[in-house]
Amino acid sequence: MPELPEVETIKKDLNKFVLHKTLKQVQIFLPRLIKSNLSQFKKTLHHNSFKKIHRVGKLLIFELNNKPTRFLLIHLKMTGQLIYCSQNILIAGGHSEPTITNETCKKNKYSYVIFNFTDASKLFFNDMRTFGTLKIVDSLELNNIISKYGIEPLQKNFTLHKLTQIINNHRISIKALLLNQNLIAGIGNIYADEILFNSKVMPTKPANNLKNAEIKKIFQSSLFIIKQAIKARGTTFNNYLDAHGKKGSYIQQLKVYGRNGQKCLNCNNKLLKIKIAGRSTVYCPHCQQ
DNA sequence: CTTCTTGTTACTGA
DNA sequence: ATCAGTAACAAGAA
Repeated sequence: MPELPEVETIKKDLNKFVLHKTLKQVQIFLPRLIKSNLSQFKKTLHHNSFKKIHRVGKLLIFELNNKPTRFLLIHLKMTGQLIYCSQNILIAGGHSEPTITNETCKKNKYSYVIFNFTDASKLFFNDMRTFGTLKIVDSLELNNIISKYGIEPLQKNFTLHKLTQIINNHRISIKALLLNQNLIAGIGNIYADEILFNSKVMPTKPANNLKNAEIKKIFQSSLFIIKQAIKARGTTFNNYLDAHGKKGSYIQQLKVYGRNGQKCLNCNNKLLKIKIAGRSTVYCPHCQQ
């Protein structure tokens, strides 16, 4: 479940590896994942390269090196992975060392798109559940898409004032609000639960009933949890892998997500699970009021 | 076999 | 028109 910290980790890594590498061939094994015209998609990428990779919410934006500028948009949805594999390295002097084989660094049954670069390195798009999407857009369409996203934790527009406005203007539960990408971009089910536990706020509480002190705590917790998660290179609960094919370690710091029925790490009471906005929600009935 | 998992969207009903 | 809640999508785990 790649959320903001996971997508941010992938973005930062790929910006180190794949910029300005010429694409030799893009192999597509499941065309329905491509949400723009398939031949246009291939044609635009052929001999092209990535100038810079950006992120908005959970969406990855690969700025391409062509005129007029176009963008490859990749959404990982639930089980999408982007794994970069450099070519085998031949050691100077004529003898080649055995290459360290990374299990994740080869095509598997879920490798539905493979970006092959001219230097023999590859970028794999793997997706077990095939919910992920790839498309190419121009800057007009990109702006259209970006404009629908809400404010972003870690960006300048994420202020206590702005968050208070949003929270006061909605009657939905605070959990549903945190999950709504049109209001706040990048938070998914894992971090919504973790942020609300850290804030000591009951997830079912209607947003517009929250007191200023609670809103302030949610503001601070959002920044704290997301920064910590990025430091840990994300949470690998099931499928998430970073661009090296490695797991994120934030699972060790999870306080509530996935801990239904276990003891609250703060008060030893049993954590409960309910459903909000169709999503499982784990919380501590004692700590979160 | 059933139930559960989640990001996003389309749909439903108030 | 607005808003909120939910089914659906896919495919695997338990």
